[in-house]
Amino acid sequence: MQLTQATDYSFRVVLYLAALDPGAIVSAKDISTHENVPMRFLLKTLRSLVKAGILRSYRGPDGGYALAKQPENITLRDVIEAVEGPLYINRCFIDEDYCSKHWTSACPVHRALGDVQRKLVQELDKHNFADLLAHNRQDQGKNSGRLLVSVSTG
Amino acid sequence: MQLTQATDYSFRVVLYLAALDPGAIVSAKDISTHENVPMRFLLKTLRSLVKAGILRSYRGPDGGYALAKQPENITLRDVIEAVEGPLYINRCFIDEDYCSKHWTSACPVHRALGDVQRKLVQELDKHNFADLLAHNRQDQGKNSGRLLVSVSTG
DNA sequence: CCATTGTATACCCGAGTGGTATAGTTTACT
DNA sequence: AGTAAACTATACCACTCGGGTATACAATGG
Repeated sequence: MQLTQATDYSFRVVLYLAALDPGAIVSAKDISTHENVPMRFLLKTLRSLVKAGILRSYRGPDGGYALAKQPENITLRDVIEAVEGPLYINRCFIDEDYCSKHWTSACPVHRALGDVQRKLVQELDKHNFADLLAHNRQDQGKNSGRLLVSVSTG
Repeated sequence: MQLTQATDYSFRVVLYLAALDPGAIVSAKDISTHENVPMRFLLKTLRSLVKAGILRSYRGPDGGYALAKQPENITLRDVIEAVEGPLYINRCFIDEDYCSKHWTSACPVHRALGDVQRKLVQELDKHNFADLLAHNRQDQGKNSGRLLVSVSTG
């Protein structure tokens, strides 16, 4: 019941890109040093984000990555599902055959968990990266005014 | 971001016990065959539930397990945390040092995830096993009247 | 004292997470 | 064209953890 490290990295990466000028292209190396993510691992993770349509990649010299959407159109859920696949809190939602009894519809636990999952997804959908940035900027004003472009999730 | 199989088993076990007469003692073997859970694995899992105060165990002949609380005082969250430990959707909630940047409080992702987690826990707390049983009984009335004591989560 | 239960500890296997290596392919620039 | 700077694809490795098993032990009732 925990997000993977790759997902956590991805949050940082998207937030980092969202804080830059719209459409800005940044190399993987740049992101790696800036966000403290191992280069090779980052590359692998970035591909998931590209495949999911969250980032665009540009090859060749001066290539790199940029957001493929507006920050307000990228939610926490989008990033999670891009990296980890569709969100299911219990196996019986993925594979009906998983349960040895096959009483999916009649099972009260299944129903309750479905309820919980729906709420969870709703909640994750509420948070987009424009909002996250806005919160960040608020803090800067309140605290120091120092540029907190490089943001961690910890 | 998924519950373990042990947790899923535990849901079934608690629901099974909750459906019996209050205080009824059932042997692990009985539970194992009834709920289709490998004996040895079940025993290990049951210990977690005992340690968490959800079940009581009785040794010796005619020993076994019984609920240690009323079903309405056992929630989905209780069972999850009994088996998997405290519920944290991201590592930075467990270990502040996990994040390479140590900006926990200033991090907007951390804040947003904290928000989500709070809602998730709230939601899990809403579902107790008395309610789950009630739903189950409703279905029986509607469908067949057949006794659905042995319930799966799938 | 013995059979029937649960308890404790330790081990095993496979899958998945986290990370690395290597050999490409695309593109801009000269 | 050629070359260097980027991303891409594939495969590999170490380690952890989930799922499950084995063995020896402790408590309890008859």
